[in-house]
Amino acid sequence: MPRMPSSVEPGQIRDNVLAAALQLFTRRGYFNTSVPDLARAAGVSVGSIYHHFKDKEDVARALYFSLMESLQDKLAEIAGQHQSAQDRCRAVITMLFDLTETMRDAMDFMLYAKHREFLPGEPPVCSSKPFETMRQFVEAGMASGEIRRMDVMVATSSLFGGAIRLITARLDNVLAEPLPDRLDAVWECAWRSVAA
Amino acid sequence: MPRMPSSVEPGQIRDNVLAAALQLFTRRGYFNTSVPDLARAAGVSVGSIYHHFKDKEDVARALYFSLMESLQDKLAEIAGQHQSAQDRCRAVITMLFDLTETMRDAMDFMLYAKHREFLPGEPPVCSSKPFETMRQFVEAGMASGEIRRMDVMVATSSLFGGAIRLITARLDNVLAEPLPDRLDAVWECAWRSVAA
DNA sequence: GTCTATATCATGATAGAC
DNA sequence: GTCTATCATGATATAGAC
Repeated sequence: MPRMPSSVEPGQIRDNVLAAALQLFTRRGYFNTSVPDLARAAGVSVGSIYHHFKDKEDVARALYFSLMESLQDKLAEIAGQHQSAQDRCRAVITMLFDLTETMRDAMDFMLYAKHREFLPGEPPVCSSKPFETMRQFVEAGMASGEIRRMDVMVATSSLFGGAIRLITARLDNVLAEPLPDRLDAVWECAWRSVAA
Repeated sequence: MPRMPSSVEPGQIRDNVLAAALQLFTRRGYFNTSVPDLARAAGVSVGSIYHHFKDKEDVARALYFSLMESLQDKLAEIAGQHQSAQDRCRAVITMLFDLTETMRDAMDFMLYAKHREFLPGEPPVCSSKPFETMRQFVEAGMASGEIRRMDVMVATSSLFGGAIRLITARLDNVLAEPLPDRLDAVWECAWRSVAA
């Protein structure tokens, strides 16, 4: 049989597979995506995928870590640019809203996928590094007196829960308008809920 | 081969299968649960399941509708017992918290499952009847002046988003204490976020 | 209506040529 | 390192006895 050489640059294969996985896993779901599906979408062969990744689960894990890391980078940047809890938390919601519009699949995979079902052993999203950082923003705000004293989980859930709910509504196409259009209204609610 | 008669009452089979599905779908996930798994857990045969349900997806759909209906009943009861938006919405959160503690699997399946992946064609949870009712509570509160005027989706997300976030944290075992212990704190945040 | 046994099919993963 | 071809497994769904 004639060999069908890949049109993909060698070093790019990993990234191509991850990009294809992001699309397919979010649109069809992890279990509705086969490895041949992945190979076709990435423009590479099945064998190549298994050369670069241990198995299908390993693709999902690499994707998960990659996205979480880039989210964590954005949060670190916010921590550097803003000092008050109020400014930091508003920047977080702004960033999440923008990210949802510009990288919808990434947001879907991070916030909305049931990782427990295909990444057993991974800690749940809400105990991941980014969520931990968001909690720290809130804790700092309590220490400085900006935020009322209360259980940290309650405060963090209240401050970001509304925005996250709206993001999932947007991902489900229930909300027609871009999220940034709702930023001011959402932020006013969010901050009122915990402000000192 | 000797026949292994079921120890299950004939009329009970449907309910047993649904109960088994609720457990297995939430604990292992829909795609990690096979029909033989379901049969074993329900104490019936594979053939019986296919006699009562069209296919595995049909089991999930029946379960989904059954749970949504019972949730909707509880919301209707709340609507009858309380008049003000404030009382109604607080009762909703109280009910959701109690339900999470007493029927953890049901809550997990309703709020946390990715139905789109195994029930294609079903509208997303946030456009289901119960969520619609919650939005109506909020709209009524705006009409009566209890809740500030704003986009209804924003208000509903803000009012219930914190509680829902905390529920998912609890379902992920990230929150150790029972949710009702946090009810007062959560409600204060929730109501402040939208109160007129 | 309920069961057991089985056909059919798709998937994850591997072998081995190049 | 990348490919094609194939294996082995396990799932869904059905057939047919009782």
